[in-house]
Amino acid sequence: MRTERTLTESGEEIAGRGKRSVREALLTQLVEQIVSGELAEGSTLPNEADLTDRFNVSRTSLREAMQYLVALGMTRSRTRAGTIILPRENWNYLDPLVLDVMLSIGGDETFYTSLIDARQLLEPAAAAQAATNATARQLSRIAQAYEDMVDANSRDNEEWSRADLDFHTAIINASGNWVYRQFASAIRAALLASFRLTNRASQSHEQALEKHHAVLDAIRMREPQVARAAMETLIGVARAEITDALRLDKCK
Amino acid sequence: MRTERTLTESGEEIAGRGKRSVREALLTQLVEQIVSGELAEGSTLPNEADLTDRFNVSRTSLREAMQYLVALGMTRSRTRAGTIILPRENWNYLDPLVLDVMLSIGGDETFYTSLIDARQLLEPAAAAQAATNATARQLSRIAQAYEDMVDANSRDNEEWSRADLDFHTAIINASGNWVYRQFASAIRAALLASFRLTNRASQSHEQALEKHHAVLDAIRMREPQVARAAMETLIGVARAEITDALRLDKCK
DNA sequence: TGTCAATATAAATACGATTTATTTTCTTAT
DNA sequence: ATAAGAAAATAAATCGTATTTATATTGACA
Repeated sequence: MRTERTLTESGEEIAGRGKRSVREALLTQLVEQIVSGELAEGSTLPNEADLTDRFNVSRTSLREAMQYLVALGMTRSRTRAGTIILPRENWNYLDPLVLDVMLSIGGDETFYTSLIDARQLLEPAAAAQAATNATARQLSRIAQAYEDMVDANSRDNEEWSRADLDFHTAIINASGNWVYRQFASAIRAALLASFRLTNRASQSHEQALEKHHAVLDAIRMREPQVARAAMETLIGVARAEITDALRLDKCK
Repeated sequence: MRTERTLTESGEEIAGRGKRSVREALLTQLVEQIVSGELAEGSTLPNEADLTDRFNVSRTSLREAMQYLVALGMTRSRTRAGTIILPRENWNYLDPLVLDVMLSIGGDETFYTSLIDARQLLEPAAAAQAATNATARQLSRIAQAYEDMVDANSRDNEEWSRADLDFHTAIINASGNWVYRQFASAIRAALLASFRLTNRASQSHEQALEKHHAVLDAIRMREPQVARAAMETLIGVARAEITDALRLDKCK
């Protein structure tokens, strides 16, 4: 077992032990190459023997990484025919690894607009259901996230972002709807995307706190329609920021 | 490599070659045991050596199945500590295998109501966006599905169901929103659930055709708000049927 | 159309390496 | 002397490699 950094034939680097497991590093590379189109939809991957040579990993590590890809809906394997890349419609885009790769590659405009459209649709509905369904424990989770945002105010962008994400995640969990909950990873992606596109944290902190507080209060008071409207306002600002940032991007 | 049916120590059967691969059969069993709670959230799985004995499979097959479970967000492995089952909030419930298991086990009431709530939220929005965004090819896909429903009318429930699912799937694809598209597997689950709970295909065919046609027309005519309203009506009927079926279920 | 060979994945087995959680021991403070 | 915290050692479990055999499937040929 190697202990130093490994370069494959094609110069692709599999991280050494200090950083990432062989399998994880390989998986990330494969996902990157698929998402970027380097390994094109519909195409057939080289066979296992070639891939083990190319990436300089054992057959087992390769096959385990491939199983993860199958679970992502990205590939399908058949004896004799080989392994093909499936169409994008099949992929589990909500998987955190896939979303991370999309973000690092930088999606096209429809990536971001799809995300904000979905947010505008789902999060108000989740807030309304949270106002109806949230348990006391879930409520205090939301409140804690809000307090963390207050604490982080103007001190720490990273802490602010984490608390912001916690707030939104706690609400979608409190909705009690398992389908909405699947969307949680997309919220994280949206917040990261916003940060990257605008080069700053979403919204001015004071205005943001006000809007977050309105959502929290409506949920606490068990007023679904007020919660819905408050969340629509909150996401509306996020939408405007993304739209502006994308417009600026276009002018470059 | 065995050629006959295999019984594990605990009587669990791994399908023979004629039916399912070792890995797939094992994976299905593991997912079933996790979803059913037999392998409880937060608990630690037996170690690899014990699991290979229990299921009577090789280490390779087990490890490949485990990677799929990791991708489903169901387990996490750590050296020395072992492999733990993660909380339900982590699971990729939208994976077709997971949904199939949920359906075969028969979810509780909130499973179905979450599904119909999400449908009521997402599909009208998708129809509206399809009315704006659909390409000619996507339009003809939707139309073809509708024609297939017409052809299947009163002849073939299985064909009708397939066409119904195609119709809804085609619309969500035509929305052009990659987030909405992730919910396609949930729509399939919803339609299957409806069939199972009501013991018949959703809706009377004539009424259903009328409502589907209204959706198709609105999309064709590029009228988003009409498409939205038509889809709301269609899903509203599906909701009423599920609600009735669940109420009947309660009286048993 | 049927048969067969070739291709590629699927599966099993054996062995060793590495990580990391848990336990034990040691040190320091009261 | 005892308790608490830190450091070191141990052990448990996963991770990774290598090799061989089995099986499924496709394409070529008669």
